[in-house]
Amino acid sequence: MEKPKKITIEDVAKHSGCSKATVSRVINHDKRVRPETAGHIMKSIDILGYHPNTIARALSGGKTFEIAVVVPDNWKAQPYYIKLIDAIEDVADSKGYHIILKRRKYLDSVISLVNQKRIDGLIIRNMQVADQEESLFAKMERMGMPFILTGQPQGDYPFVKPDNIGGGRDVAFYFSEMAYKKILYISGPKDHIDSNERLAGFRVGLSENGFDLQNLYIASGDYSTESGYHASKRFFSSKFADAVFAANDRMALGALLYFREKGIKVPEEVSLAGYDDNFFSEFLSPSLTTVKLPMSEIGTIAMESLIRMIENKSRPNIKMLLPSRLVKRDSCISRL
Amino acid sequence: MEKPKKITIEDVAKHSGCSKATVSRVINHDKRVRPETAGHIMKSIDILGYHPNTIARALSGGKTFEIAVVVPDNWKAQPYYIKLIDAIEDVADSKGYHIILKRRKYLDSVISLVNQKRIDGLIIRNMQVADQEESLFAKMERMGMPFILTGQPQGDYPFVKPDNIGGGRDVAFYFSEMAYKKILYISGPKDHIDSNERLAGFRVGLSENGFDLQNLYIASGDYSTESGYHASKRFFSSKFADAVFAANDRMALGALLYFREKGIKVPEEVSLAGYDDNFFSEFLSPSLTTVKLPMSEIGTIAMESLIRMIENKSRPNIKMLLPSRLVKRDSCISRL
DNA sequence: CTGAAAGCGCTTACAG
DNA sequence: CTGAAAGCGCTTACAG
Repeated sequence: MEKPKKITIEDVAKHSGCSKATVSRVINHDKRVRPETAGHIMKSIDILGYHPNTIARALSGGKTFEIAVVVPDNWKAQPYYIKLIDAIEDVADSKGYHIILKRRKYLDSVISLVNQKRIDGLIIRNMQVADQEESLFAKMERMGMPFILTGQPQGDYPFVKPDNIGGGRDVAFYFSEMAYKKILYISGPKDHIDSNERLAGFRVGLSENGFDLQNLYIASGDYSTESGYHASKRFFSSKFADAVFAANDRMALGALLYFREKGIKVPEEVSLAGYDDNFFSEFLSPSLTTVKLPMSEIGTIAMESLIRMIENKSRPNIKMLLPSRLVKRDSCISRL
Repeated sequence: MEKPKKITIEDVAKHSGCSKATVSRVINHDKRVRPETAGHIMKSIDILGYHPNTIARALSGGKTFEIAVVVPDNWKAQPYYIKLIDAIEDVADSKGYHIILKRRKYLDSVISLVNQKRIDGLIIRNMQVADQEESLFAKMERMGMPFILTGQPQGDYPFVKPDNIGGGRDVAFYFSEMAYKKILYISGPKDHIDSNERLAGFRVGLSENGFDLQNLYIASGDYSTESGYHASKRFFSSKFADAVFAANDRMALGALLYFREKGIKVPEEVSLAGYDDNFFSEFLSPSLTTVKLPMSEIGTIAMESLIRMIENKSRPNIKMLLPSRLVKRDSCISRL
């Protein structure tokens, strides 16, 4: 039932009466092979059921058809990375690529993959600028090995990421429609670009709708559930707002827990929105209005672009912001 | 800053005054090298900063240091697979292995990895016996390529999986303690071994506690949330139970939605438990009592065993059931 | 457009 | 215990 012997390029060469070199060219779609010859060889390949040995290919300087995907260490807390990976894999498989998965903490291992040219490219969720990453990117650039960031823009490297400004603006339009009068924004860590962009877009959107920004308050958190709880507590113990927008769903959950504890009714007294459409958000009571990140789209586009860079050896240097989508659930109610 | 030139086994051979063969033996911990020679070569390796090229190694018949991990197509619905993968990666990295991630739907691609000996081994969440998998396993067996199942036992192949019987039994003990009088079990698909094992363990545990099995009712579902909803509806429209145990959390959620709709109070009137400790379970209201699967432990043990099989070329043929853990939350209350 | 030959960096019988 | 040499299955200048 098994092929008794592994069939190699040598076999194809013999069968077709050509040289290994020509067979190799056909496999690699080299233009300078006479179409007839190519067709002939194709036939032999078909008949023999030949599949190029990718390891040999890699050793002699070719491609490995493997790419590495680096996710955050705590991706467990954001299972939407699964969507990213699934999308990447869908594209990868259709083009014959395989995915090596790595958490950020194993970046050393990624670096050794790069050094050994064990991968053809890399998709990485980069974080706040880190030296180790910067030097990796610089090295890859020098080696001509393509990579794409899905986290923050960094240097002049290509990236594909969610449009946080647009997402914040969408929430602002929705909040305006709901006619909220006083709004609290719970931010992420001070220097975190995602949170800042969301707020910037939110401000713009509110202004566009004639909202007086005097009535927008800011409380700072650090993305954790606890920080959302405490930010709410700090604010609501002295002031009031009829709507809260948290920079992520975990902090929104923290706020919700605070409101529950205090007997403040959501959404009747305070409406609440988060960001990320985290896994638990639709299961909360009330279910949480939030903004869904375009993870699948990011995965698809990142992988398609990466393959293009690998195969064309071109450097399109794409920089893309992909639109997020407002998901309206029960935690927001109109004040009209 | 970069090494100007890639340093190879040749360089080490020259530097140490030995042959490439001997260097190779040292790298591979071959016993028949004089310790002094080995030490000497080690030093050269250190000085030169030599790292064996794993691609060359693989081509000449050695190992690739890559293993494939196959997860279900819909692993997005069960993010605890992330824990499995993280655990596998932790072990893998410590031993210098890399993980190629694949969903079940791309099994063809896995097969080609096997055919090309692009991987040293495989960890797969196998499903109900499928022909394609069976033939893959048989082939790997013939090739002497190790693999470990984390789904169902199959043939005589090694596996590591959760102890569903023990988990079901734990729930029975807990339910007995809570003094429930009439219990509904919502099962998974008829032929699904996990659900059947959980029920078997549940029955045993109830009996051990003197519970009259006449008061245990069974409604069948198919693991989906909807089926949990409908199973509950069918049962409760004519009968009553003061506790429900669903074969997974998604069906428990379905039951909860039904109770909410009907105004039946959980846990006051009906207590509820699920299985899996799915991602949403702690966020439900009330939070769901359930059984947590030992995914990290499975990942760790599976990977450690796999590496042992790869490196010792031994076939320990491990078959392990790992204990699950009852997670008590708010959806169950004592009737005493 | 096509081929002969060298080379990618290892491992592994085969001798000794 | 150690080395010379062949070989793993490709790719890629170099010629023609």
